[in-house]
Amino acid sequence: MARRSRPTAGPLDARSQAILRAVIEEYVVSAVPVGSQALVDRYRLGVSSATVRAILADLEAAGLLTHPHTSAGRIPTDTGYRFYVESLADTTVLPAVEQLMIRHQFGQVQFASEHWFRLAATTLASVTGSAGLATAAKPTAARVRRIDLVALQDRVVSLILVMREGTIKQAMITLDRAVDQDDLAHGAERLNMELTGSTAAQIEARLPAYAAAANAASDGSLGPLEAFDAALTSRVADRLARTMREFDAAAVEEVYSDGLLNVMEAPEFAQSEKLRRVFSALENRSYLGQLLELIAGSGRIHVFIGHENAPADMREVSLVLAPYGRPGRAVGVVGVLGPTRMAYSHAIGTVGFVSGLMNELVDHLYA
Amino acid sequence: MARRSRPTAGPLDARSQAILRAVIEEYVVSAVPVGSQALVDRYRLGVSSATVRAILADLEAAGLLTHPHTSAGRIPTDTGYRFYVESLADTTVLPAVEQLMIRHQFGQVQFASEHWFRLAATTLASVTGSAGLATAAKPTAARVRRIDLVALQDRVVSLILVMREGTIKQAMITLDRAVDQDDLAHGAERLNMELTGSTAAQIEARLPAYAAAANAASDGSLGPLEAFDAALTSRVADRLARTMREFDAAAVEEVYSDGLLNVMEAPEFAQSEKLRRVFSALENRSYLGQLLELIAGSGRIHVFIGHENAPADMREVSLVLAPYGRPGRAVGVVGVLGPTRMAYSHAIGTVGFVSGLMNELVDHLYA
DNA sequence: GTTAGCACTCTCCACCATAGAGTGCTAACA
DNA sequence: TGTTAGCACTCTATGGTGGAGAGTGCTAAC
Repeated sequence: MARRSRPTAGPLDARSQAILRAVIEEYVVSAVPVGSQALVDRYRLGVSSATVRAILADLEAAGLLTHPHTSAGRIPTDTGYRFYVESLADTTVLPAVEQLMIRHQFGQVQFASEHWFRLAATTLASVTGSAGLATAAKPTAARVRRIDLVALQDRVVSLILVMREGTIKQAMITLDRAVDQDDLAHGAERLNMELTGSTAAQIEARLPAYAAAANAASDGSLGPLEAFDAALTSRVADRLARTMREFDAAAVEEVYSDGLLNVMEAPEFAQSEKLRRVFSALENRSYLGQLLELIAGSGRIHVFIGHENAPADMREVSLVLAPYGRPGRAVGVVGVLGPTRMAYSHAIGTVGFVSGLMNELVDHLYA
Repeated sequence: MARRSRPTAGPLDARSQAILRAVIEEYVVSAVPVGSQALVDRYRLGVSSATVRAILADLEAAGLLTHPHTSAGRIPTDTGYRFYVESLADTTVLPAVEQLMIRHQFGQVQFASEHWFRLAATTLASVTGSAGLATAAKPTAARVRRIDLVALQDRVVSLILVMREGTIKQAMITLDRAVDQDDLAHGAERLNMELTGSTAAQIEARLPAYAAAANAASDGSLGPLEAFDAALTSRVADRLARTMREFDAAAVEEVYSDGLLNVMEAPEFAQSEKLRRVFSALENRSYLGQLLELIAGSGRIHVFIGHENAPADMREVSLVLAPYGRPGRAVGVVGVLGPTRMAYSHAIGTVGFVSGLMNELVDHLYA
């Protein structure tokens, strides 16, 4: 067997690559193990099925393909997909028709709502036929733009924090004493003057001063009104620092997803046990969060194929993820999740295009 | 057959009820059709399996039980469950131990965050072993508490609307001209003076006046600064009215859920086709929204069993839902979703208890 | 190096037989 | 008149068998 004697670790010759590619592309659409005869029938390979069989055996020896059982055709391994993504996948530019379609969908809501990321997830799901994922653009180190205090009840106050990038956070504060809205407005105004533009660290640096003022005031050296004002300010500043610190620490606020049913309908998940695993994978927000954090600053598209994912639930799915936004300012992530038998080329093209669109939106909005 | 001769439409005698109840409670825990022998073995019925068989046949004739096939035991029909819920279910008060457990969970986050409804969904899921559902308390007719305008970019403004009940909404406004934060603060202050406490309808009533002022100003009778201010005010008021109108119109802002995997693990959904249907049922937020709106004002617990649900996807699941909050002020809904083979008595008790807790929280916060 | 031919392996499906569960009916009983 | 033991019957679930079909790997010829 001459073919067998070729060093399996060596680079693949063009014909082997063509056949690997054919197997993958055939399997991606058919979801059925592909045999040598099917390949010669459907692709212009110029060789007989026997030759193809020999090459398939080599590709299997190289770990790029595998066999469900002796008398079945070949299916790609995760390594095979990886090789395909690295070396064989077609141009990753999305066809103009699809670009137009996506742009059209985005045009509908442009500036009408703050929910582009949801739209991005929906669009990715419908265009790729997998599950679409997206996170909101999250500031790297949030800065205060504006603080509001609203009395919900005598002693319960809602702190509303608008960050420079437009994100809003709300927190509850319970006080020792009743306050009215005027007191709150006054306190908020003072804090706005002093803290606008500050980061969590900068606010934290000022906390001791606020606390000291509150203590001094409570000594009775000031009137009761001033004392209460100082105490309120200290209390709010404290909560504010904590809220911003928490916000900064959270890698990803929330992962929006759409089209999970697309993935669940894939034939590889016909058995309910696998289906359940996929579902819990889709719900595995903490792992997704980790990945998103990992790639957020990278500026390029990342592909995670099957067992390349650490959690067991994720071993049968692949992820194509791309960051968007302005590194150092605000970044988010968009992507798709599907079976390892995924149309990688198209998915990469789509994710790339959508992340580009999201870049435009972020630039336009937070210029 | 003496038993056969009893009018099937008549009220059930005590023994028949006891047996129906035994069948349901047995089936709920075993998920396996229950036969006459199993009943006499496990319940003190004081009669032989032959007698039980005769009664089971009657209950089947009455439409309360059914048969998967000739040689299988009985399973309850949706009608049977309905009868059980109406007449047979045990006291719907939750055991003190479970009450304590739930209170403990709620104690952890009290007032620490605005996310009780998520906690409610999680708690319901873990206590009942079904999927937990919850919506945030939503004001019936929202009123403005405070308006803020924040410049995101030269001509893009973020409108932040805090409603009397603490809910926050954000909307984007694109202007014809650049504004700075001072202009915006000025405009916002004016609108706050005029519109605080207003409902959507009241703001809508004032829109023509704002528009007229803007038109008059653009005639040149005022300086360019005043003209721009009037135009800005009109524009913002318009957007404000629309945002509040949309908020009022939405029956339910969002349905939070947890523990979907609990439901998907139920043996009745072992076939992947059913599993997929259940999943899409869980995702069917529009139907859930409808139901929630339906029961929001009712003040009592509602149970929807299997085919009582209109959408086909929902025919194999049951819902136990309860409203919470203050009718006419702010209301939300909590509940569970599970297979029709659900421990109704326990589910009703749990949902009732959690809705009571949510009432306390709402009362305490929005007194 | 390529190919035709062929034996071989394994899945898939239909078919069958059997064991077991649970019913409905009948006849006897209190 | 209601209850019960006994029994025939039905249907499912399980496991084994056998053939059709798909696809491989190997061999020998080109």
